[in-house]
Amino acid sequence: MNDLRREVRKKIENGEFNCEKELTLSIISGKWKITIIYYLGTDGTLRFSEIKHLFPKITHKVLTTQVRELEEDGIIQRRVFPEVPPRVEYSLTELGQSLMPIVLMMYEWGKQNLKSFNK
Amino acid sequence: MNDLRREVRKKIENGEFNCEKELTLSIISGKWKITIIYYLGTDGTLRFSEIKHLFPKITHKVLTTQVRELEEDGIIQRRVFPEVPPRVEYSLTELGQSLMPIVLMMYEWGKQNLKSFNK
DNA sequence: CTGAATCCTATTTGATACTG
DNA sequence: CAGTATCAAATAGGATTCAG
Repeated sequence: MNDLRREVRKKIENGEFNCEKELTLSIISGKWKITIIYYLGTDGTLRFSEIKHLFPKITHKVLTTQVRELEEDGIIQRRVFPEVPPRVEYSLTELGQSLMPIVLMMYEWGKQNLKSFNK
Repeated sequence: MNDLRREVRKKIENGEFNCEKELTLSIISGKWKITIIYYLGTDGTLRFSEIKHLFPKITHKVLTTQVRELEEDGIIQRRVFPEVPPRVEYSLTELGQSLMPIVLMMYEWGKQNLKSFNK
Protein backbone atom coordinates (compact mmCIF):
# COMPACT_ATOMS: atom_id res chain seq x y z
CA MET A 1 0.00 0.00 0.00
CA ASN A 2 2.93 2.25 -0.26
CA ASP A 3 1.75 3.04 -3.64
CA LEU A 4 -0.79 5.14 -1.72
CA ARG A 5 1.94 6.88 0.21
CA ARG A 6 3.70 8.06 -2.89
CA GLU A 7 0.55 8.80 -4.78
CA VAL A 8 -0.99 10.89 -2.04
CA ARG A 9 2.20 12.91 -1.58
CA LYS A 10 2.18 13.66 -5.27
CA LYS A 11 -1.43 14.75 -5.08
CA ILE A 12 -0.61 17.04 -2.19
CA GLU A 13 2.26 18.60 -4.10
CA ASN A 14 -0.04 19.25 -6.99
CA GLY A 15 -2.55 20.87 -4.69
CA GLU A 16 -5.19 18.30 -5.46
CA PHE A 17 -8.11 18.06 -3.10
CA ASN A 18 -9.94 15.19 -1.61
CA CYS A 19 -6.89 13.38 -0.44
CA GLU A 20 -7.10 14.16 3.26
CA LYS A 21 -8.49 10.78 4.19
CA GLU A 22 -6.09 9.01 1.90
CA LEU A 23 -3.24 10.92 3.49
CA THR A 24 -4.15 9.58 6.91
CA LEU A 25 -4.73 6.12 5.55
CA SER A 26 -1.49 6.14 3.63
CA ILE A 27 0.39 6.85 6.82
CA ILE A 28 -1.08 4.10 8.93
CA SER A 29 -1.32 1.56 6.14
CA GLY A 30 1.26 -1.11 6.33
CA LYS A 31 0.97 -4.43 7.95
CA TRP A 32 2.47 -3.39 11.28
CA LYS A 33 2.27 0.38 11.40
CA ILE A 34 -0.80 1.06 13.51
CA THR A 35 0.33 -1.50 16.03
CA ILE A 36 3.77 0.05 16.16
CA ILE A 37 2.18 3.46 16.67
CA TYR A 38 -0.10 1.99 19.31
CA TYR A 39 2.74 0.47 21.29
CA LEU A 40 4.89 3.58 21.08
CA GLY A 41 1.88 5.62 22.13
CA THR A 42 1.23 3.54 25.20
CA ASP A 43 4.72 2.40 26.13
CA GLY A 44 6.44 5.67 25.32
CA THR A 45 9.85 4.68 24.05
CA LEU A 46 10.99 1.38 22.64
CA ARG A 47 14.24 0.04 21.28
CA PHE A 48 14.41 -1.59 17.92
CA SER A 49 14.79 -4.99 19.50
CA GLU A 50 11.91 -4.39 21.87
CA ILE A 51 9.57 -3.63 19.02
CA LYS A 52 10.86 -6.64 17.16
CA HIS A 53 10.14 -8.71 20.23
CA LEU A 54 6.55 -7.50 20.27
CA PHE A 55 6.00 -8.96 16.82
CA PRO A 56 7.35 -12.48 16.81
CA LYS A 57 6.68 -12.86 13.13
CA ILE A 58 8.04 -9.63 11.77
CA THR A 59 11.23 -9.76 9.78
CA HIS A 60 14.18 -7.63 10.59
CA LYS A 61 14.07 -5.95 7.26
CA VAL A 62 10.35 -5.38 7.28
CA LEU A 63 10.44 -3.75 10.69
CA THR A 64 13.24 -1.54 9.44
CA THR A 65 11.25 -0.32 6.49
CA GLN A 66 8.08 0.18 8.52
CA VAL A 67 9.79 2.38 11.10
CA ARG A 68 11.72 4.17 8.42
CA GLU A 69 8.55 5.10 6.59
CA LEU A 70 6.90 6.22 9.79
CA GLU A 71 9.97 8.32 10.46
CA GLU A 72 9.82 9.80 6.96
CA ASP A 73 6.23 10.71 7.59
CA GLY A 74 7.19 12.47 10.80
CA ILE A 75 5.20 10.11 12.97
CA ILE A 76 8.02 8.61 14.99
CA GLN A 77 11.38 9.80 16.16
CA ARG A 78 14.54 7.80 15.95
CA ARG A 79 17.29 8.42 18.47
CA VAL A 80 20.60 6.70 17.96
CA PHE A 81 22.93 6.22 20.92
CA PRO A 82 26.55 6.07 19.84
CA GLU A 83 27.35 2.96 21.76
CA VAL A 84 28.67 -0.46 21.00
CA PRO A 85 26.56 -2.39 20.48
CA PRO A 86 24.36 0.28 18.99
CA ARG A 87 21.13 1.28 20.66
CA VAL A 88 18.29 2.89 18.79
CA GLU A 89 15.16 4.14 20.47
CA TYR A 90 11.90 5.02 18.83
CA SER A 91 9.13 7.24 20.15
CA LEU A 92 6.17 9.13 18.78
CA THR A 93 6.60 12.69 17.64
CA GLU A 94 3.96 15.25 18.42
CA LEU A 95 2.42 14.53 15.06
CA GLY A 96 2.42 10.87 15.94
CA GLN A 97 0.77 11.59 19.26
CA SER A 98 -1.98 13.43 17.45
CA LEU A 99 -2.69 10.23 15.58
CA MET A 100 -3.33 8.25 18.75
CA PRO A 101 -7.03 9.14 19.10
CA ILE A 102 -7.62 7.62 15.70
CA VAL A 103 -5.61 4.52 16.51
CA LEU A 104 -7.44 4.11 19.81
CA MET A 105 -10.76 4.55 18.07
CA MET A 106 -9.82 1.87 15.59
CA TYR A 107 -8.88 -0.33 18.49
CA GLU A 108 -12.22 0.21 20.21
CA TRP A 109 -14.19 -0.33 17.04
CA GLY A 110 -12.32 -3.52 16.35
CA LYS A 111 -12.85 -4.77 19.87
CA GLN A 112 -16.55 -4.10 19.72
CA ASN A 113 -17.01 -5.68 16.34
CA LEU A 114 -14.72 -8.65 16.61
CA LYS A 115 -17.67 -10.95 17.19
CA SER A 116 -19.42 -9.89 14.02
CA PHE A 117 -16.48 -11.21 12.10
CA ASN A 118 -16.19 -14.41 14.03
CA LYS A 119 -18.93 -15.63 11.75
CA MET B 1 -3.27 -5.00 1.61
CA ASN B 2 -5.95 -7.57 1.39
CA ASP B 3 -3.47 -9.93 2.65
CA LEU B 4 -4.34 -8.22 5.95
CA ARG B 5 -8.02 -8.89 5.42
CA ARG B 6 -7.53 -12.61 5.12
CA GLU B 7 -4.86 -12.80 7.76
CA VAL B 8 -6.86 -10.92 10.37
CA ARG B 9 -9.95 -13.05 9.75
CA LYS B 10 -7.86 -16.13 10.31
CA LYS B 11 -6.49 -14.69 13.54
CA ILE B 12 -9.99 -13.95 14.71
CA GLU B 13 -11.12 -17.47 13.96
CA ASN B 14 -8.22 -18.79 15.97
CA GLY B 15 -9.14 -16.57 18.87
CA GLU B 16 -5.88 -14.67 18.69
CA PHE B 17 -5.69 -11.36 20.44
CA ASN B 18 -4.24 -8.07 19.51
CA CYS B 19 -5.83 -7.91 16.12
CA GLU B 20 -8.54 -5.38 16.87
CA LYS B 21 -6.71 -2.50 15.27
CA GLU B 22 -5.67 -4.61 12.35
CA LEU B 23 -9.27 -5.67 11.88
CA THR B 24 -10.35 -2.07 11.50
CA LEU B 25 -7.41 -1.27 9.29
CA SER B 26 -7.98 -4.32 7.15
CA ILE B 27 -11.50 -3.17 6.44
CA ILE B 28 -10.71 0.36 5.36
CA SER B 29 -7.46 -0.50 3.62
CA GLY B 30 -7.70 -0.48 -0.09
CA LYS B 31 -6.96 2.33 -2.40
CA TRP B 32 -10.51 3.63 -2.61
CA LYS B 33 -12.36 2.16 0.34
CA ILE B 34 -12.39 4.95 2.91
CA THR B 35 -13.41 7.40 0.28
CA ILE B 36 -16.21 5.12 -0.85
CA ILE B 37 -17.34 4.78 2.76
CA TYR B 38 -17.09 8.53 3.18
CA TYR B 39 -19.26 9.29 0.17
CA LEU B 40 -21.85 6.68 1.07
CA GLY B 41 -21.87 8.05 4.60
CA THR B 42 -22.51 11.60 3.47
CA ASP B 43 -24.53 11.07 0.32
CA GLY B 44 -26.58 8.17 1.63
CA THR B 45 -27.18 5.98 -1.37
CA LEU B 46 -25.27 5.84 -4.60
CA ARG B 47 -25.52 3.81 -7.76
CA PHE B 48 -22.58 1.94 -9.12
CA SER B 49 -22.17 4.45 -11.90
CA GLU B 50 -22.41 7.37 -9.52
CA ILE B 51 -19.58 6.05 -7.41
CA LYS B 52 -17.59 5.36 -10.54
CA HIS B 53 -18.19 8.92 -11.57
CA LEU B 54 -16.79 10.19 -8.29
CA PHE B 55 -13.47 8.54 -9.05
CA PRO B 56 -12.51 9.41 -12.59
CA LYS B 57 -9.49 7.16 -12.44
CA ILE B 58 -10.96 4.05 -10.94
CA THR B 59 -11.42 1.04 -13.18
CA HIS B 60 -14.70 -0.72 -13.54
CA LYS B 61 -13.23 -3.93 -12.27
CA VAL B 62 -11.38 -2.35 -9.36
CA LEU B 63 -14.48 -0.56 -8.15
CA THR B 64 -16.33 -3.84 -8.37
CA THR B 65 -13.86 -5.62 -6.15
CA GLN B 66 -13.65 -2.77 -3.67
CA VAL B 67 -17.39 -2.65 -3.13
CA ARG B 68 -17.60 -6.40 -3.09
CA GLU B 69 -15.06 -6.63 -0.29
CA LEU B 70 -16.80 -3.92 1.65
CA GLU B 71 -20.00 -5.86 1.20
CA GLU B 72 -18.34 -9.05 2.38
CA ASP B 73 -17.18 -7.21 5.46
CA GLY B 74 -20.73 -6.08 6.15
CA ILE B 75 -19.87 -2.41 5.72
CA ILE B 76 -22.06 -1.64 2.73
CA GLN B 77 -25.31 -2.95 1.39
CA ARG B 78 -25.96 -3.79 -2.21
CA ARG B 79 -29.46 -3.56 -3.54
CA VAL B 80 -30.17 -4.79 -7.03
CA PHE B 81 -33.20 -3.54 -8.91
CA PRO B 82 -34.45 -6.06 -11.43
CA GLU B 83 -34.70 -3.59 -14.26
CA VAL B 84 -33.30 -3.22 -17.71
CA PRO B 85 -30.80 -1.69 -17.76
CA PRO B 86 -29.87 -2.95 -14.34
CA ARG B 87 -29.63 -0.61 -11.40
CA VAL B 88 -27.56 -1.34 -8.34
CA GLU B 89 -27.52 0.91 -5.32
CA TYR B 90 -25.02 0.91 -2.52
CA SER B 91 -25.44 2.27 0.99
CA LEU B 92 -23.80 1.88 4.37
CA THR B 93 -25.04 -0.77 6.72
CA GLU B 94 -25.35 -0.01 10.42
CA LEU B 95 -21.90 -1.44 10.87
CA GLY B 96 -20.68 0.84 8.14
CA GLN B 97 -22.32 3.82 9.81
CA SER B 98 -20.47 3.00 13.00
CA LEU B 99 -17.26 3.38 11.05
CA MET B 100 -18.02 6.94 10.01
CA PRO B 101 -16.62 8.64 13.13
CA ILE B 102 -13.27 7.07 12.37
CA VAL B 103 -13.41 8.05 8.72
CA LEU B 104 -14.37 11.60 9.64
CA MET B 105 -11.56 11.76 12.18
CA MET B 106 -9.13 10.63 9.53
CA TYR B 107 -10.49 13.31 7.26
CA GLU B 108 -10.02 15.99 9.91
CA TRP B 109 -6.54 14.84 10.79
CA GLY B 110 -5.56 14.82 7.15
CA LYS B 111 -6.98 18.27 6.59
CA GLN B 112 -5.13 19.69 9.56
CA ASN B 113 -1.85 18.09 8.65
CA LEU B 114 -1.84 18.47 4.90
CA LYS B 115 0.55 21.38 5.15
CA SER B 116 3.13 19.39 7.10
CA PHE B 117 3.40 17.10 4.15
CA ASN B 118 3.53 19.81 1.58
CA LYS B 119 7.17 20.10 2.53
C1' DC C 1 22.34 -4.65 18.23
C1' DT C 2 20.82 -2.40 14.28
C1' DG C 3 20.52 -2.19 9.61
C1' DA C 4 21.87 -2.48 4.51
C1' DA C 5 21.71 -5.21 0.18
C1' DT C 6 19.76 -8.96 -2.66
C1' DC C 7 16.68 -11.74 -4.31
C1' DC C 8 12.08 -13.72 -4.43
C1' DT C 9 7.03 -14.23 -4.17
C1' DA C 10 2.26 -13.12 -3.29
C1' DT C 11 -1.06 -9.64 -3.81
C1' DT C 12 -3.08 -5.63 -5.45
C1' DT C 13 -4.16 -2.68 -8.95
C1' DG C 14 -4.91 -1.66 -13.68
C1' DA C 15 -5.97 -2.37 -18.99
C1' DT C 16 -8.89 -4.45 -21.96
C1' DA C 17 -12.47 -6.92 -23.91
C1' DC C 18 -16.77 -9.49 -23.44
C1' DT C 19 -21.83 -10.52 -21.47
C1' DG C 20 -26.92 -10.26 -19.92
C1' DC D 1 -25.72 -0.41 -16.61
C1' DA D 2 -23.38 -3.52 -13.90
C1' DG D 3 -20.49 -7.27 -13.79
C1' DT D 4 -16.95 -10.94 -15.29
C1' DA D 5 -12.69 -12.90 -17.15
C1' DT D 6 -8.09 -12.56 -18.50
C1' DC D 7 -3.75 -10.70 -18.59
C1' DA D 8 -0.03 -7.48 -17.34
C1' DA D 9 2.24 -4.22 -14.16
C1' DA D 10 3.64 -2.53 -9.83
C1' DT D 11 4.87 -3.16 -5.09
C1' DA D 12 4.66 -4.70 -0.45
C1' DG D 13 6.27 -8.08 2.27
C1' DG D 14 9.51 -11.80 3.38
C1' DA D 15 14.04 -14.89 3.49
C1' DT D 16 18.64 -14.60 3.72
C1' DT D 17 23.13 -12.88 4.06
C1' DC D 18 26.59 -9.51 5.18
C1' DA D 19 28.49 -5.28 7.91
C1' DG D 20 29.78 -1.68 11.48
